[in-house]
Amino acid sequence: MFVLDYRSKLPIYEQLQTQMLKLIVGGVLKENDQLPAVRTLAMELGVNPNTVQKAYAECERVGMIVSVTGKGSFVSNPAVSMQLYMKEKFKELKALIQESIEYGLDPNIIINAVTAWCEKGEWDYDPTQSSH
Amino acid sequence: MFVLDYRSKLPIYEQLQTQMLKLIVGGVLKENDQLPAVRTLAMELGVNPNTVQKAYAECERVGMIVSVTGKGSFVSNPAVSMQLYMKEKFKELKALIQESIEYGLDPNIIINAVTAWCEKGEWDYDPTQSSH
DNA sequence: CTTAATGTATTATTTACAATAATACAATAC
DNA sequence: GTATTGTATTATTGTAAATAATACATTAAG
Repeated sequence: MFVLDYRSKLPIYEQLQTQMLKLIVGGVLKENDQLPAVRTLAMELGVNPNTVQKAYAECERVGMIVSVTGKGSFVSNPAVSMQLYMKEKFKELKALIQESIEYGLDPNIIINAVTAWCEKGEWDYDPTQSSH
Repeated sequence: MFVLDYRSKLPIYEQLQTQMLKLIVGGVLKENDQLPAVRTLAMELGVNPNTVQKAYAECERVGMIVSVTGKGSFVSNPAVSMQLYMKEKFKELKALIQESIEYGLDPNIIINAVTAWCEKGEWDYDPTQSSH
């Protein structure tokens, strides 16, 4: 369910948190689904239980899951995660676009590219190629 | 000219490289402008010369600057940096949007947001607020 | 030619932090 | 009461960035 990239600069616990968010937002993990026990997941992934614990703790802190000693960890309302995800993505998107324009990218070219990608599904569209 | 964030996860040499790119693309640094000497900049920033050297070396590798032993380091053709910058930003933009859609964000909401931001300059526009 | 300033290279050390290891404690289910 | 679960603590290890200290190479200036 979780896949790690050991070459990544991102710490394992952050990778787990990010994947948890995507699993919930993507509907793979549904409300009240029980997550693997800390020790179990650590064993499966071949990492230390403390690393999984850190990921779970952070997921709980932001409201993605709920952990109860003796019972286990469970997915909380996916709407919370979806809201987190949207906020995060739109924040990234806005920052990226704002900076790009600040440094000289043409706003119209950006709109054209985003439209081609989003509306027409033309993922091959490359605004850096003059032919467009 | 360069400002460091020691709390950042990004290594100092990467911060320097990113800022160099923006300074060139933003026109602050023009073609053939001489950059501060490795030792000078290191002194100014309070970091080790090796760290600055690493940043300069990477900037030269991608064609942003040219370094000559005994003479110094100089800004090369800004068009090269602009191309690098555009490629990089559009790559980030596409990846971000692709993932967002994959995890359920409405393409139309994305287009609306980008249009509001880019075309109308409505940087207050927040697609996560229902009123829009 | 000598000197100073520049970029470049090398080796070792330090530092920061993620990750591991080994336990212990706490709450719940059976 | 035992097992399973989450949580907490302390110490250790591993890794990569950053530092430290030099040395070398090229260029400009005199």
